[in-house]
Amino acid sequence: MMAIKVLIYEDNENLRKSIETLLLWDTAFDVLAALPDAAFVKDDIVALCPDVILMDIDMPNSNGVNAVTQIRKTDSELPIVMFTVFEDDENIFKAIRAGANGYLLKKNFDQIPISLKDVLNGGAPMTSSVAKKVLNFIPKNNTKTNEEIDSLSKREVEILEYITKGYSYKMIGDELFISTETVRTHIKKIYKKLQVNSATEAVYKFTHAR
Amino acid sequence: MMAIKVLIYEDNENLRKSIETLLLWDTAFDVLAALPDAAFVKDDIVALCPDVILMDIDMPNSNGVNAVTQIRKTDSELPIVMFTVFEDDENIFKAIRAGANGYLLKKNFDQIPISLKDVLNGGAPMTSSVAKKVLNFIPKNNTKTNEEIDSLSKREVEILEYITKGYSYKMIGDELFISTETVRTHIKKIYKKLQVNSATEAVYKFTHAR
DNA sequence: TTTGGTATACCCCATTTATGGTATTGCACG
DNA sequence: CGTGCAATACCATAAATGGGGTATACCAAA
Repeated sequence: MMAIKVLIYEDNENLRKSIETLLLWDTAFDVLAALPDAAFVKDDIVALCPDVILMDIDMPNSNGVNAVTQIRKTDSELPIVMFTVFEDDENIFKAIRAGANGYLLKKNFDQIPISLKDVLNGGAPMTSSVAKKVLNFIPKNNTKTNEEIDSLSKREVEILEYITKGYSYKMIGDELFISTETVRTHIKKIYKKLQVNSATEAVYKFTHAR
Repeated sequence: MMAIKVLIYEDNENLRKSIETLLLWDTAFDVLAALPDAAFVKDDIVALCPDVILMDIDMPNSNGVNAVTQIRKTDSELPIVMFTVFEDDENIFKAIRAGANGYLLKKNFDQIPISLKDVLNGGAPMTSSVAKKVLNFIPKNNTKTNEEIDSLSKREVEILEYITKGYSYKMIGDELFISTETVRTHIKKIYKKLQVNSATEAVYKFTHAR
Protein backbone atom coordinates (compact mmCIF):
# COMPACT_ATOMS: atom_id res chain seq x y z
CA MET A 1 0.00 0.00 0.00
CA MET A 2 1.41 3.33 -1.05
CA ALA A 3 1.49 6.09 1.50
CA ILE A 4 -1.14 8.80 1.20
CA LYS A 5 0.50 12.00 -0.03
CA VAL A 6 -0.78 14.89 2.07
CA LEU A 7 -0.39 18.60 1.46
CA ILE A 8 -1.09 20.85 4.44
CA TYR A 9 -1.92 24.56 4.61
CA GLU A 10 -1.86 26.04 8.08
CA ASP A 11 -0.42 29.40 9.02
CA ASN A 12 0.06 28.70 12.74
CA GLU A 13 3.55 27.27 13.05
CA ASN A 14 2.99 25.23 16.19
CA LEU A 15 -0.17 23.69 14.87
CA ARG A 16 1.48 23.00 11.51
CA LYS A 17 4.33 21.16 13.19
CA SER A 18 1.88 19.26 15.37
CA ILE A 19 -0.07 18.03 12.38
CA GLU A 20 3.13 16.93 10.68
CA THR A 21 4.20 15.07 13.77
CA LEU A 22 0.79 13.45 14.12
CA LEU A 23 0.89 12.21 10.55
CA LEU A 24 4.51 11.08 10.79
CA TRP A 25 3.38 8.66 13.46
CA ASP A 26 1.02 7.08 11.00
CA THR A 27 2.95 5.24 8.28
CA ALA A 28 -0.09 5.44 6.03
CA PHE A 29 0.75 9.08 5.40
CA ASP A 30 3.49 10.91 3.59
CA VAL A 31 3.47 14.65 4.26
CA LEU A 32 4.66 16.28 1.05
CA ALA A 33 4.72 19.73 2.58
CA ALA A 34 3.15 21.84 5.31
CA LEU A 35 2.84 25.41 4.11
CA PRO A 36 1.85 28.57 5.98
CA ASP A 37 0.29 30.20 2.95
CA ALA A 38 -1.96 29.08 0.08
CA ALA A 39 -1.08 31.95 -2.24
CA PHE A 40 0.46 29.61 -4.76
CA VAL A 41 -1.78 26.63 -4.20
CA LYS A 42 -2.15 25.85 -7.90
CA ASP A 43 1.61 25.75 -8.44
CA ASP A 44 2.07 23.70 -5.27
CA ILE A 45 -0.34 21.07 -6.52
CA VAL A 46 1.29 20.80 -9.92
CA ALA A 47 4.69 20.48 -8.27
CA LEU A 48 3.77 18.06 -5.49
CA CYS A 49 0.83 16.01 -6.79
CA PRO A 50 -0.89 15.42 -3.44
CA ASP A 51 -3.58 12.78 -2.91
CA VAL A 52 -5.41 14.93 -0.40
CA ILE A 53 -5.25 18.45 1.02
CA LEU A 54 -5.79 19.71 4.55
CA MET A 55 -6.70 23.38 4.37
CA ASP A 56 -6.97 26.01 7.07
CA ILE A 57 -9.46 28.79 6.37
CA ASP A 58 -7.95 31.80 8.08
CA MET A 59 -4.45 32.48 6.78
CA PRO A 60 -2.59 35.72 6.10
CA ASN A 61 -2.14 36.69 2.46
CA SER A 62 -4.68 34.12 1.38
CA ASN A 63 -7.94 32.51 2.32
CA GLY A 64 -8.65 28.81 2.51
CA VAL A 65 -12.02 29.10 0.79
CA ASN A 66 -10.51 31.08 -2.07
CA ALA A 67 -7.78 28.49 -2.32
CA VAL A 68 -10.41 25.77 -2.71
CA THR A 69 -12.07 27.81 -5.43
CA GLN A 70 -8.73 28.10 -7.19
CA ILE A 71 -8.11 24.37 -6.98
CA ARG A 72 -11.56 23.52 -8.29
CA LYS A 73 -10.97 25.61 -11.38
CA THR A 74 -8.54 23.00 -12.62
CA ASP A 75 -9.15 19.92 -10.48
CA SER A 76 -12.65 18.89 -9.52
CA GLU A 77 -11.62 15.61 -7.88
CA LEU A 78 -8.75 16.28 -5.49
CA PRO A 79 -10.13 15.70 -1.98
CA ILE A 80 -9.92 18.73 0.29
CA VAL A 81 -10.62 18.72 4.02
CA MET A 82 -11.10 22.11 5.64
CA PHE A 83 -9.46 22.46 9.05
CA THR A 84 -10.59 25.46 11.01
CA VAL A 85 -11.91 26.97 14.20
CA PHE A 86 -14.80 28.55 12.31
CA GLU A 87 -18.07 26.86 12.99
CA ASP A 88 -20.41 29.52 11.66
CA ASP A 89 -22.89 28.97 8.86
CA GLU A 90 -21.20 31.49 6.63
CA ASN A 91 -17.80 29.82 6.54
CA ILE A 92 -19.18 26.30 6.32
CA PHE A 93 -21.50 27.24 3.51
CA LYS A 94 -18.81 29.06 1.57
CA ALA A 95 -16.40 26.16 1.93
CA ILE A 96 -18.93 23.57 0.82
CA ARG A 97 -20.06 25.68 -2.10
CA ALA A 98 -16.48 26.26 -3.10
CA GLY A 99 -16.13 22.48 -3.33
CA ALA A 100 -14.59 21.26 -0.08
CA ASN A 101 -15.10 17.55 0.67
CA GLY A 102 -14.83 17.61 4.44
CA TYR A 103 -14.94 20.05 7.30
CA LEU A 104 -12.96 19.34 10.43
CA LEU A 105 -12.82 21.56 13.51
CA LYS A 106 -9.47 22.28 15.12
CA LYS A 107 -10.75 21.06 18.45
CA ASN A 108 -11.04 17.64 16.79
CA PHE A 109 -7.34 17.65 15.96
CA ASP A 110 -7.05 13.93 16.68
CA GLN A 111 -9.57 13.18 13.94
CA ILE A 112 -7.19 14.34 11.20
CA PRO A 113 -5.82 10.91 10.23
CA ILE A 114 -9.20 9.17 10.13
CA SER A 115 -10.73 12.11 8.27
CA LEU A 116 -8.05 12.14 5.62
CA LYS A 117 -8.46 8.41 5.06
CA ASP A 118 -12.20 8.84 5.04
CA VAL A 119 -12.25 11.55 2.41
CA LEU A 120 -9.99 9.47 0.20
CA ASN A 121 -12.57 6.69 0.39
CA GLY A 122 -15.21 9.02 -0.95
CA GLY A 123 -16.64 10.05 2.37
CA ALA A 124 -17.33 13.54 3.67
CA PRO A 125 -15.84 13.70 7.14
CA MET A 126 -17.33 16.36 9.36
CA THR A 127 -18.16 16.94 12.97
CA SER A 128 -21.82 16.27 13.64
CA SER A 129 -22.35 19.87 14.71
CA VAL A 130 -21.13 20.88 11.28
CA ALA A 131 -23.33 18.26 9.65
CA LYS A 132 -26.23 19.82 11.50
CA LYS A 133 -25.51 23.16 9.87
CA VAL A 134 -25.14 21.56 6.48
CA LEU A 135 -28.60 20.05 6.90
CA ASN A 136 -29.94 23.53 7.52
CA PHE A 137 -28.81 24.53 4.06
CA ILE A 138 -31.26 22.05 2.59
CA PRO A 139 -34.74 23.46 2.19
CA LYS A 140 -37.26 21.48 4.22
CA ASN A 141 -40.65 20.35 3.07
CA ASN A 142 -43.09 22.90 4.26
CA THR A 143 -45.70 20.80 6.00
CA LYS A 144 -48.08 23.66 6.51
CA THR A 145 -49.48 24.19 3.01
CA ASN A 146 -49.87 27.73 1.83
CA GLU A 147 -53.59 28.32 1.45
CA GLU A 148 -53.18 31.54 -0.48
CA ILE A 149 -51.04 29.97 -3.13
CA ASP A 150 -53.07 26.80 -3.28
CA SER A 151 -56.13 28.88 -4.04
CA LEU A 152 -54.60 30.03 -7.32
CA SER A 153 -55.99 28.41 -10.45
CA LYS A 154 -53.70 26.66 -12.92
CA ARG A 155 -53.89 29.60 -15.30
CA GLU A 156 -53.12 32.05 -12.53
CA VAL A 157 -50.05 30.11 -11.49
CA GLU A 158 -48.95 30.03 -15.11
CA ILE A 159 -49.26 33.79 -15.40
CA LEU A 160 -47.54 34.33 -12.07
CA GLU A 161 -44.62 32.27 -13.34
CA TYR A 162 -44.25 34.60 -16.31
CA ILE A 163 -44.39 37.58 -13.97
CA THR A 164 -41.64 35.93 -11.94
CA LYS A 165 -39.48 35.75 -15.05
CA GLY A 166 -39.89 39.47 -15.57
CA TYR A 167 -42.40 39.37 -18.44
CA SER A 168 -44.62 42.41 -18.96
CA TYR A 169 -48.38 42.04 -19.37
CA LYS A 170 -48.03 42.45 -23.09
CA MET A 171 -45.34 39.77 -23.36
CA ILE A 172 -47.42 37.34 -21.34
CA GLY A 173 -50.46 37.99 -23.51
CA ASP A 174 -48.44 37.35 -26.65
CA GLU A 175 -47.00 34.19 -25.13
CA LEU A 176 -50.36 32.76 -24.08
CA PHE A 177 -52.36 34.12 -27.04
CA ILE A 178 -54.71 36.14 -24.87
CA SER A 179 -55.25 39.87 -24.67
CA THR A 180 -53.30 42.09 -22.33
CA GLU A 181 -56.59 42.91 -20.66
CA THR A 182 -57.19 39.27 -19.84
CA VAL A 183 -53.72 39.03 -18.38
CA ARG A 184 -54.60 42.01 -16.25
CA THR A 185 -57.83 40.39 -15.10
CA HIS A 186 -55.92 37.29 -14.01
CA ILE A 187 -53.34 39.35 -12.20
CA LYS A 188 -55.99 41.29 -10.36
CA LYS A 189 -57.41 38.01 -9.06
CA ILE A 190 -53.94 36.80 -8.16
CA TYR A 191 -53.26 39.93 -6.12
CA LYS A 192 -56.59 39.55 -4.34
CA LYS A 193 -55.88 35.93 -3.49
CA LEU A 194 -52.32 36.58 -2.33
CA GLN A 195 -53.34 39.83 -0.63
CA VAL A 196 -50.64 41.89 -2.31
CA ASN A 197 -50.69 44.83 -4.66
CA SER A 198 -47.65 44.70 -6.86
CA ALA A 199 -45.86 42.25 -9.10
CA THR A 200 -42.72 42.14 -6.99
CA GLU A 201 -44.70 41.44 -3.82
CA ALA A 202 -46.58 38.61 -5.51
CA VAL A 203 -43.34 37.13 -6.80
CA TYR A 204 -41.83 37.34 -3.34
CA LYS A 205 -44.75 35.48 -1.75
CA PHE A 206 -44.85 32.96 -4.56
CA THR A 207 -41.17 32.09 -4.61
CA HIS A 208 -40.83 32.05 -0.84
CA ALA A 209 -43.67 29.61 -0.36
CA ARG A 210 -42.50 26.04 0.02
CA MET B 1 -29.15 12.72 35.15
CA MET B 2 -32.47 11.52 33.77
CA ALA B 3 -32.42 8.65 31.33
CA ILE B 4 -33.00 9.49 27.66
CA LYS B 5 -36.46 8.29 26.67
CA VAL B 6 -36.18 6.51 23.31
CA LEU B 7 -38.95 5.42 20.98
CA ILE B 8 -37.98 2.88 18.32
CA TYR B 9 -39.67 1.97 15.04
CA GLU B 10 -38.25 -1.10 13.34
CA ASP B 11 -40.28 -3.82 11.67
CA ASN B 12 -37.63 -6.54 11.79
CA GLU B 13 -38.21 -8.35 15.05
CA ASN B 14 -34.67 -9.60 15.59
CA LEU B 15 -33.16 -6.22 14.90
CA ARG B 16 -35.74 -4.52 17.08
CA LYS B 17 -34.86 -6.81 20.01
CA SER B 18 -31.17 -6.26 19.36
CA ILE B 19 -31.53 -2.51 19.55
CA GLU B 20 -33.48 -2.78 22.77
CA THR B 21 -30.82 -5.02 24.24
CA LEU B 22 -28.07 -2.68 23.13
CA LEU B 23 -29.76 0.29 24.76
CA LEU B 24 -30.60 -1.66 27.92
CA TRP B 25 -26.88 -2.05 28.45
CA ASP B 26 -26.50 1.69 28.52
CA THR B 27 -28.08 3.17 31.63
CA ALA B 28 -28.29 6.54 29.90
CA PHE B 29 -31.25 5.22 27.93
CA ASP B 30 -34.80 4.27 28.74
CA VAL B 31 -36.54 2.48 25.87
CA LEU B 32 -40.18 3.53 26.08
CA ALA B 33 -41.24 1.17 23.31
CA ALA B 34 -39.93 -0.61 20.23
CA LEU B 35 -42.70 -0.81 17.67
CA PRO B 36 -42.87 -2.67 14.35
CA ASP B 37 -45.11 -0.09 12.69
CA ALA B 38 -45.31 3.72 12.58
CA ALA B 39 -48.96 3.87 11.52
CA PHE B 40 -49.97 5.60 14.73
CA VAL B 41 -46.82 7.56 15.30
CA LYS B 42 -48.61 10.74 16.34
CA ASP B 43 -50.65 8.93 18.98
CA ASP B 44 -47.56 7.07 20.15
CA ILE B 45 -45.73 10.32 20.74
CA VAL B 46 -48.56 11.91 22.65
CA ALA B 47 -48.85 8.78 24.82
CA LEU B 48 -45.15 8.18 25.43
CA CYS B 49 -43.46 11.60 25.23
CA PRO B 50 -40.10 10.38 23.90
CA ASP B 51 -36.95 12.52 23.95
CA VAL B 52 -35.71 11.04 20.72
CA ILE B 53 -36.92 8.68 17.98
CA LEU B 54 -35.06 6.01 16.05
CA MET B 55 -36.93 5.40 12.81
CA ASP B 56 -36.55 2.68 10.21
CA ILE B 57 -37.50 3.72 6.67
CA ASP B 58 -38.85 0.54 5.15
CA MET B 59 -41.73 -0.84 7.19
CA PRO B 60 -44.96 -2.59 6.19
CA ASN B 61 -48.16 -0.53 6.48
CA SER B 62 -46.17 2.65 6.85
CA ASN B 63 -43.09 4.45 5.72
CA GLY B 64 -40.46 6.02 7.92
CA VAL B 65 -40.23 9.17 5.83
CA ASN B 66 -43.98 9.68 5.93
CA ALA B 67 -43.88 9.10 9.66
CA VAL B 68 -41.30 11.90 9.97
CA THR B 69 -43.55 14.16 7.93
CA GLN B 70 -46.44 13.35 10.26
CA ILE B 71 -44.36 14.12 13.32
CA ARG B 72 -43.14 17.43 11.92
CA LYS B 73 -46.70 18.60 11.41
CA THR B 74 -47.08 18.98 15.14
CA ASP B 75 -43.55 18.86 16.55
CA SER B 76 -40.71 20.61 14.80
CA GLU B 77 -38.16 19.92 17.52
CA LEU B 78 -38.31 16.25 18.50
CA PRO B 79 -35.01 14.72 17.32
CA ILE B 80 -35.40 11.88 14.84
CA VAL B 81 -32.60 9.61 13.68
CA MET B 82 -33.29 7.52 10.59
CA PHE B 83 -31.99 3.97 10.78
CA THR B 84 -31.94 2.16 7.47
CA VAL B 85 -30.10 0.10 4.91
CA PHE B 86 -30.95 2.62 2.21
CA GLU B 87 -27.99 4.69 1.15
CA ASP B 88 -29.37 6.10 -2.07
CA ASP B 89 -29.74 9.81 -2.76
CA GLU B 90 -33.50 9.55 -3.06
CA ASN B 91 -34.16 8.18 0.41
CA ILE B 92 -31.59 10.38 2.09
CA PHE B 93 -32.95 13.47 0.41
CA LYS B 94 -36.55 12.65 1.24
CA ALA B 95 -35.71 11.96 4.87
CA ILE B 96 -33.75 15.19 5.29
CA ARG B 97 -36.41 17.25 3.58
CA ALA B 98 -39.06 15.65 5.73
CA GLY B 99 -37.12 16.91 8.72
CA ALA B 100 -34.97 14.05 10.01
CA ASN B 101 -32.05 15.12 12.21
CA GLY B 102 -29.72 12.19 11.65
CA TYR B 103 -29.21 9.33 9.25
CA LEU B 104 -27.63 6.13 10.49
CA LEU B 105 -26.94 3.04 8.40
CA LYS B 106 -27.85 -0.38 9.77
CA LYS B 107 -24.32 -1.58 9.17
CA ASN B 108 -23.28 1.00 11.79
CA PHE B 109 -25.54 -0.62 14.38
CA ASP B 110 -23.02 -0.02 17.14
CA GLN B 111 -23.24 3.73 16.53
CA ILE B 112 -26.82 3.88 17.78
CA PRO B 113 -26.07 4.98 21.35
CA ILE B 114 -23.56 7.66 20.41
CA SER B 115 -25.81 8.90 17.61
CA LEU B 116 -28.83 9.22 19.86
CA LYS B 117 -26.80 11.17 22.40
CA ASP B 118 -25.34 13.26 19.65
CA VAL B 119 -28.66 14.24 18.13
CA LEU B 120 -29.94 15.25 21.55
CA ASN B 121 -26.98 17.60 21.85
CA GLY B 122 -28.04 19.33 18.67
CA GLY B 123 -25.76 17.41 16.33
CA ALA B 124 -26.66 15.66 13.11
CA PRO B 125 -25.15 12.19 13.33
CA MET B 126 -24.56 10.56 9.98
CA THR B 127 -22.12 8.22 8.35
CA SER B 128 -19.58 10.12 6.30
CA SER B 129 -20.76 8.39 3.12
CA VAL B 130 -24.21 9.81 3.84
CA ALA B 131 -22.70 13.22 4.60
CA LYS B 132 -21.05 13.04 1.21
CA LYS B 133 -24.42 12.63 -0.44
CA VAL B 134 -25.91 15.41 1.59
CA LEU B 135 -23.15 17.68 0.33
CA ASN B 136 -24.17 16.82 -3.20
CA PHE B 137 -27.58 18.31 -2.53
CA ILE B 138 -25.97 21.69 -2.06
CA PRO B 139 -25.47 23.58 -5.28
CA LYS B 140 -21.81 24.39 -5.89
CA ASN B 141 -20.43 27.74 -6.80
CA ASN B 142 -20.51 28.49 -10.42
CA THR B 143 -16.86 29.11 -11.19
CA LYS B 144 -17.83 31.57 -13.86
CA THR B 145 -18.64 34.66 -11.79
CA ASN B 146 -21.56 36.77 -12.81
CA GLU B 147 -19.98 39.98 -14.03
CA GLU B 148 -23.24 41.86 -14.23
CA ILE B 149 -24.15 41.24 -10.60
CA ASP B 150 -20.62 41.69 -9.33
CA SER B 151 -20.59 45.14 -10.90
CA LEU B 152 -23.35 46.29 -8.57
CA SER B 153 -22.27 48.51 -5.70
CA LYS B 154 -23.10 47.65 -2.11
CA ARG B 155 -25.89 50.20 -2.04
CA GLU B 156 -27.31 48.93 -5.29
CA VAL B 157 -27.40 45.37 -3.99
CA GLU B 158 -29.11 46.63 -0.86
CA ILE B 159 -31.79 48.35 -2.87
CA LEU B 160 -32.22 45.38 -5.15
CA GLU B 161 -32.82 43.23 -2.09
CA TYR B 162 -35.68 45.50 -1.06
CA ILE B 163 -37.08 45.30 -4.58
CA THR B 164 -36.87 41.53 -4.30
CA LYS B 165 -38.98 41.67 -1.17
CA GLY B 166 -41.66 43.59 -3.03
CA TYR B 167 -40.97 47.03 -1.57
CA SER B 168 -42.07 50.07 -3.57
CA TYR B 169 -39.68 52.95 -4.25
CA LYS B 170 -41.32 54.98 -1.53
CA MET B 171 -41.02 52.17 1.03
CA ILE B 172 -37.34 51.69 0.18
CA GLY B 173 -36.69 55.40 0.51
CA ASP B 174 -38.38 55.49 3.91
CA GLU B 175 -36.42 52.43 5.00
CA LEU B 176 -33.03 53.82 3.95
CA PHE B 177 -33.77 57.47 4.79
CA ILE B 178 -33.18 58.67 1.25
CA SER B 179 -35.56 60.30 -1.20
CA THR B 180 -37.67 58.29 -3.63
CA GLU B 181 -35.82 60.04 -6.42
CA THR B 182 -32.50 58.73 -5.18
CA VAL B 183 -33.95 55.24 -5.02
CA ARG B 184 -34.97 55.72 -8.64
CA THR B 185 -31.50 56.84 -9.60
CA HIS B 186 -30.00 53.73 -8.04
CA ILE B 187 -32.53 51.51 -9.74
CA LYS B 188 -31.86 53.07 -13.12
CA LYS B 189 -28.17 52.24 -12.70
CA ILE B 190 -29.02 48.73 -11.57
CA TYR B 191 -31.13 48.17 -14.67
CA LYS B 192 -28.32 49.48 -16.87
CA LYS B 193 -25.81 47.16 -15.25
CA LEU B 194 -28.06 44.11 -15.35
CA GLN B 195 -29.36 45.04 -18.79
CA VAL B 196 -33.01 44.79 -17.84
CA ASN B 197 -35.86 47.25 -17.73
CA SER B 198 -38.23 46.23 -15.01
CA ALA B 199 -38.16 45.29 -11.35
CA THR B 200 -39.32 41.72 -11.94
CA GLU B 201 -36.66 41.13 -14.59
CA ALA B 202 -33.97 42.46 -12.28
CA VAL B 203 -35.20 40.27 -9.42
CA TYR B 204 -35.22 37.25 -11.70
CA LYS B 205 -31.62 37.81 -12.79
CA PHE B 206 -30.55 38.59 -9.26
CA THR B 207 -32.12 35.61 -7.55
CA HIS B 208 -31.15 33.17 -10.30
CA ALA B 209 -27.50 34.12 -10.18
CA ARG B 210 -25.44 31.77 -8.07
C1' DT C 1 -4.65 66.87 -9.66
C1' DT C 2 -7.74 64.94 -12.60
C1' DT C 3 -10.51 61.11 -13.36
C1' DG C 4 -13.82 57.59 -12.14
C1' DG C 5 -17.10 55.55 -9.18
C1' DT C 6 -20.60 56.05 -5.57
C1' DA C 7 -24.35 58.23 -3.28
C1' DT C 8 -27.28 61.79 -3.11
C1' DA C 9 -31.35 64.65 -5.36
C1' DC C 10 -34.47 66.82 -8.71
C1' DC C 11 -36.99 67.59 -13.45
C1' DC C 12 -39.93 66.10 -17.42
C1' DC C 13 -42.45 62.80 -19.92
C1' DA C 14 -44.09 58.39 -21.68
C1' DT C 15 -45.33 53.88 -20.50
C1' DT C 16 -46.80 50.40 -17.40
C1' DT C 17 -49.22 48.92 -13.66
C1' DA C 18 -52.92 48.94 -10.20
C1' DT C 19 -57.80 49.49 -8.89
C1' DG C 20 -62.49 49.65 -9.87
C1' DG C 21 -65.99 48.30 -12.81
C1' DT C 22 -68.96 45.26 -16.39
C1' DA C 23 -69.72 41.23 -19.40
C1' DT C 24 -69.71 36.68 -22.06
C1' DT C 25 -68.61 31.86 -22.52
C1' DG C 26 -68.05 27.25 -20.97
C1' DC C 27 -67.73 23.72 -17.65
C1' DA C 28 -68.59 21.07 -13.47
C1' DC C 29 -71.33 19.91 -9.47
C1' DG C 30 -75.16 19.14 -7.03
C1' DC D 1 -81.15 23.57 -14.40
C1' DG D 2 -79.23 27.00 -11.80
C1' DT D 3 -74.95 28.34 -9.22
C1' DG D 4 -70.20 29.01 -8.94
C1' DC D 5 -65.78 29.29 -10.82
C1' DA D 6 -62.39 29.79 -14.47
C1' DA D 7 -61.14 32.11 -18.43
C1' DT D 8 -61.86 35.39 -21.65
C1' DA D 9 -62.29 40.68 -22.83
C1' DC D 10 -63.01 45.69 -22.48
C1' DC D 11 -63.30 50.65 -20.23
C1' DA D 12 -61.80 54.50 -17.17
C1' DT D 13 -58.77 56.58 -14.02
C1' DA D 14 -55.02 57.12 -10.85
C1' DA D 15 -50.67 55.76 -9.20
C1' DA D 16 -46.20 53.82 -9.92
C1' DT D 17 -42.52 52.87 -12.74
C1' DG D 18 -39.01 53.52 -16.50
C1' DG D 19 -35.94 56.52 -19.48
C1' DG D 20 -33.81 60.73 -20.46
C1' DG D 21 -31.47 64.48 -18.40
C1' DT D 22 -28.55 67.49 -14.85
C1' DA D 23 -26.13 68.35 -10.58
C1' DT D 24 -23.48 68.19 -6.14
C1' DA D 25 -20.38 65.99 -2.75
C1' DC D 26 -17.13 62.58 -1.43
C1' DC D 27 -13.41 59.53 -1.91
C1' DA D 28 -9.92 56.77 -3.86
C1' DA D 29 -6.89 55.65 -7.45
C1' DA D 30 -4.10 56.97 -11.27
